[in-house]
Amino acid sequence: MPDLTALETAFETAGHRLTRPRRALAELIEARDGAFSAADLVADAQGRRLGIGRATIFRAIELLEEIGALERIDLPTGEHAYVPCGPAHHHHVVCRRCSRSVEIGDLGLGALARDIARKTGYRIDVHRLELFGLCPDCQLASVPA
Amino acid sequence: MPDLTALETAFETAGHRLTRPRRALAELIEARDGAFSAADLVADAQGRRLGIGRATIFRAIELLEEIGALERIDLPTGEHAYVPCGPAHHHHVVCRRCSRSVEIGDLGLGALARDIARKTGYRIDVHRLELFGLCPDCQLASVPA
DNA sequence: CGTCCAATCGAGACTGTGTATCACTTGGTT
DNA sequence: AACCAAGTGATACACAGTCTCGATTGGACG
Ligand SMILES: [Zn+2]
Ligand SMILES: [Zn+2]
Ligand SMILES: [Zn+2]
Ligand SMILES: [Zn+2]
Repeated sequence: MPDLTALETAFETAGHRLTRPRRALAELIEARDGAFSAADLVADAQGRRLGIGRATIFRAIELLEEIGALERIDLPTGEHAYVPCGPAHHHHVVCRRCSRSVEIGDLGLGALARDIARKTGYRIDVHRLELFGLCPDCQLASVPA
Repeated sequence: MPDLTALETAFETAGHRLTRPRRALAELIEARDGAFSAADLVADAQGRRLGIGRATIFRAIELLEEIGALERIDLPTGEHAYVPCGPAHHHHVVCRRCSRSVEIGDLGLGALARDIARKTGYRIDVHRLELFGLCPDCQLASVPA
């Protein structure tokens, strides 16, 4: 099975079938190169007349999220978006204009979380850091002066 | 106008009318003492037969969020919750069992965001840190041994 | 290769969240 | 007390996401 993309491989190594709809969705996601919403994917699929059902798209997203190949981001608007990513703990910086995102490592956040746990008395299980702004390209595009 | 609660005062000082439904909702929110969903509030209001319309509840939440008296939290499940809070920049630690939340200050996050901006080249406008775990009370309740 | 069946799919109904509309009510000012 | 812009409630609507079920298929096995 040569030429498997990262997401296609993710399906396989997690023990799930590599079906035609999943392959197509993996391609669509990878072609996007950034954060996307479920609606984006549905539109992409319809646009290419791939005959993929809406439910299948939501199921694929859910599965990729469980596998750890996709992570949900909550945009400042309240909408949900998803971004492809590796399994290690990390966070994302997302461009609010083109949706391209960069992963960042822990950068001391683990220590910060422990500090917060100590100060508040809470036992902290999950933390989430999301950053939004303009990527280098979009900065140039929006400040042409 | 004596005995105004924090949220009631927030409506007034932001230049909005202090109506009967808003007063009632302010009370319901303050009685909850923690993060709550819109559905929670709707249920509370219906339970007390206050005759407050669903739309009014969503409008009040939206308004309080604009004012800065309420902040949206995105739970790990993907649901939206809201937590009462002051206007200064801060973040929240939310108990995943009882929903009580504690505000925490910047704690070096501003510096971390600047560091990330420098490393990634992104211009960062918004950052969001949310922490979830068990509050001291719920730790005791769940580890009785 | 052909068989087989659990995993998966597509269609469509359904639930839940949040918004828009619009005629009616009311807080707060004069 | 009178006024009216701000606010409200009922309802219709738009959209996200889930569930069900009969039909399809990946890939294991012989
Ligand atoms: Zn960009
Ligand atoms: Zn982290
Ligand atoms: Zn608790
Ligand atoms: Zn901060």
